[in-house]
Amino acid sequence: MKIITWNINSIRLRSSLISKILEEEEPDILCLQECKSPSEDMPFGVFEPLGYKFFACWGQKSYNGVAFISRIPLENIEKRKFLGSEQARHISAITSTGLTIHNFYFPAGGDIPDRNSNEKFAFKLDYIKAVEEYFSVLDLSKSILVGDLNIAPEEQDVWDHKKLLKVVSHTPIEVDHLRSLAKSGPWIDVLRKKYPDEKLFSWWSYRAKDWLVSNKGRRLDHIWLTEDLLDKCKSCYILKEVRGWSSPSDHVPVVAELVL
DNA sequence: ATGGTTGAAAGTCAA
Repeated sequence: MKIITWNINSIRLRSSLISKILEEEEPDILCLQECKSPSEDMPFGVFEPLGYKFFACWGQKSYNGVAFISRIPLENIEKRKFLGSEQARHISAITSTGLTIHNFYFPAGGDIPDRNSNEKFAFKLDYIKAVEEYFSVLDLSKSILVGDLNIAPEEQDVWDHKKLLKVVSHTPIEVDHLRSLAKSGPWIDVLRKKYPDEKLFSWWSYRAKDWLVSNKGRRLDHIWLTEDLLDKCKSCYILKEVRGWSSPSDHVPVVAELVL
């Protein structure tokens, strides 16, 4: 079973890039974030001729938005509000192969890494704690957590660890919150487990002159597995070349293949 | 220290 997570940064603008990924990678399920569209305007019909007939989404006008595009049936769809927020940041499903997939778009947190002066940063930290509380009362097995978590936790997840210590996405307090959440599964960061020492990025800013040459990336997009799935994961990788496609998202897809 | 780009939307806000 192949799973892909991708912050698409507008599902409508990039539906042709989605089709290309479906054709080239043939995932069983594609998990999207930042769809930036109301649910009823998401162009799911485009993907049916490619063999993808199962969809679920929590859309929102202009902002946020998460979705599943799947060639296998999905059941028990849930869209969970955390902290009472109406922002569309979570959707989960149970696949016909018996896996529970949680698809998240965590808050970005604004520019200033201080919860007292920046309410977006406070919301980001509180959101992660609320997700942790939610998982603490669940019996987690055969579960996968994917998405744009908007945190690059390890030194090797950013282009310059020291330069980014005060930059939102890599501050110690955010990393602490994410590590605490990981313990709640416990969840295993499978890509980092497979490649413990190398620089790994899934996002490159639009603002760089040449993203490939400057390579000032961060690993914001994650695939976490519960321990019972760890030995079933045969590969996990980042599709870096997608950042070089025409009119790309600033994030690239992350892939995991499981043998169930 | 600053500004750089993109998307949704129709002025800015968010990333």
